[in-house]
Amino acid sequence: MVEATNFIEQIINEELESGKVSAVQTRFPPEPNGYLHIGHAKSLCINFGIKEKYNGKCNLFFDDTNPSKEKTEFVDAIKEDIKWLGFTWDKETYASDYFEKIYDFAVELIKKGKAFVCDMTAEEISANRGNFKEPGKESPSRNRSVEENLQLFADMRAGKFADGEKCLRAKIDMASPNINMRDPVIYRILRQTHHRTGDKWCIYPMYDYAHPICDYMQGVTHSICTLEFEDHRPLYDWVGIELGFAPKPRQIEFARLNVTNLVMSKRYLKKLVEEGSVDGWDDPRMPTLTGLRNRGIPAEALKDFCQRIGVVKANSEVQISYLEACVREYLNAHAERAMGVLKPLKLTITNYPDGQSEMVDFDVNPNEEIKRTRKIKFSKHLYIDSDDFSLAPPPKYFRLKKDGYVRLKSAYIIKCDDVVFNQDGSVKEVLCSYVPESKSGNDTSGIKTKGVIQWVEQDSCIDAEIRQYGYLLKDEEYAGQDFSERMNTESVKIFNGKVEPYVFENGDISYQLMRTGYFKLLDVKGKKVVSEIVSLKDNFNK
RNA sequence: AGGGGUGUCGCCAAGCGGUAAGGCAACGGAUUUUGAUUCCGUCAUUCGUAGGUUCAAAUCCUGCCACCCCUGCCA
Repeated sequence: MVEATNFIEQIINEELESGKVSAVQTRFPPEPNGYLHIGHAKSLCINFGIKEKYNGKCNLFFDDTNPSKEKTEFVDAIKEDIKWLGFTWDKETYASDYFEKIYDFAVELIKKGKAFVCDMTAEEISANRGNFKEPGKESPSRNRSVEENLQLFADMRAGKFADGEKCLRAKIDMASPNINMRDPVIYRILRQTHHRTGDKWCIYPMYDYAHPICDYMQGVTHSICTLEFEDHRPLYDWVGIELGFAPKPRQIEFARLNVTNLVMSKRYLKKLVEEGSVDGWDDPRMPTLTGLRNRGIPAEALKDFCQRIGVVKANSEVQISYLEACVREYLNAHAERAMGVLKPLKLTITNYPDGQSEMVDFDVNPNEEIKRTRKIKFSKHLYIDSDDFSLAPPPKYFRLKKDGYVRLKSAYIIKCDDVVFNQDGSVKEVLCSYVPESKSGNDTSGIKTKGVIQWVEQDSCIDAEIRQYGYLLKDEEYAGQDFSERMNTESVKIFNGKVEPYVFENGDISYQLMRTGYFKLLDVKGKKVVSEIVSLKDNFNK
């Protein structure tokens, strides 16, 4: 018996103990009508987490019962995202695999007198459903004979009726306080080409009816979904009971993930993509899995985050800083380090010989157990970041200032002797002298510096376009119309920086630009384009 | 208004009748060739609220309050 870490596992443990279930099976059930986002990551972790923990199974189940919204493009993207997260599903299944079976079960319900073909229009059904206060009215079609229902349902399938002209309804209870039980529609007529079954069908089952059947057919023991389906559970159970499912899958609901600052609504994300406010579903500003991946967030960090936030039924909103902390923690341990400057400032070491250069040792990642170092070129002509030099240093400024000493990371200690100005009075270049006996790892100078700054060598460094991506901000403007405009203008800052010519092992691996933040290499085409993912803790601006 | 849920530190979240875990954030302090990391310390006499049961309640009972979800031929 494994130890439960959340209430779902607790339920599973109890059922295992009582012998109610012997093997555990879950499923991840996206509708292929968009890309997966960080909220799905939570569901993925829960469902696949249970599979792994209980040595069970977890299918990837595409809930494709509404062909008007679904596309193959989305099923492919969804599969890619799940693979990226590192989960492997047992079977790839589709609701559409079971359309024939689902139809047969509907016939069975009709024969049991538990379903009927209704003549009312969608508007009429809605008008007769009643409301929270009043019960609904029964459809005039409700007491049709089994034979007539059977014939009519067959006619529906045969395409003898127009879209919406008839539908199949479960015969439950129009007076139920649970509106989902007021004779819900379980089949509608819809002439839409389905991404998998084409035009084979002109009737499609509704989610509430199809889902319990698909779960059962696949051998799912625990059907995990979000809180808004709690009210649907009686219907889920009704289908299982009327159809005699044994063992009947159990639906368990949990609270969906909310993250401060992240817009999670699928329809809104879709709108942003369609109107071109972002570059696509994989734009780094998007909270989609592919967007987060492009931002540079490692799959492992995302899974760690989902693990750490827990699984409960209470609605909550997790601060984005929690996600960032998980990312920082992972990257601090795994990311390769590189130096780079956002706003390059020329630095010349006046007492270093012209035309000479040397290689200095640089830690790939100071935190790894088996330390790797690499060589970095050092010469008379360098760039540092403008922010690492100050003409009017505030108190406790540790970095470079006139007549001050500072260490160039992994190289020498330097002293600023002079400053060259532009016409407009801005700093053009700083002139320094280095302390030859202060070489990193072999320092006999006896000079202690509080500040250590990064640098790049002028000849070898390459131009890098560095983009700092913001998040899709969720605030009062979220619902407004100015949103897309702001997306384009304020949510990404571009720096024409310079980075050392280090080629990372894998473009998918995020790395850290010293002090500036954790970045991900996006592209190498003469220029390195890196995107910011999370900034480093930055205490020196306080 | 009827039904279904949920309320434990700024944010997540353990706890399941025996006297409030942990993480994030924050704040001190030490180390540091990334002002990062690491380290060490501080951070709920109180569990939405009011009563009740009990030797003992965040945990059981009752009332109240707050928030979320439900009136698609969407999922």
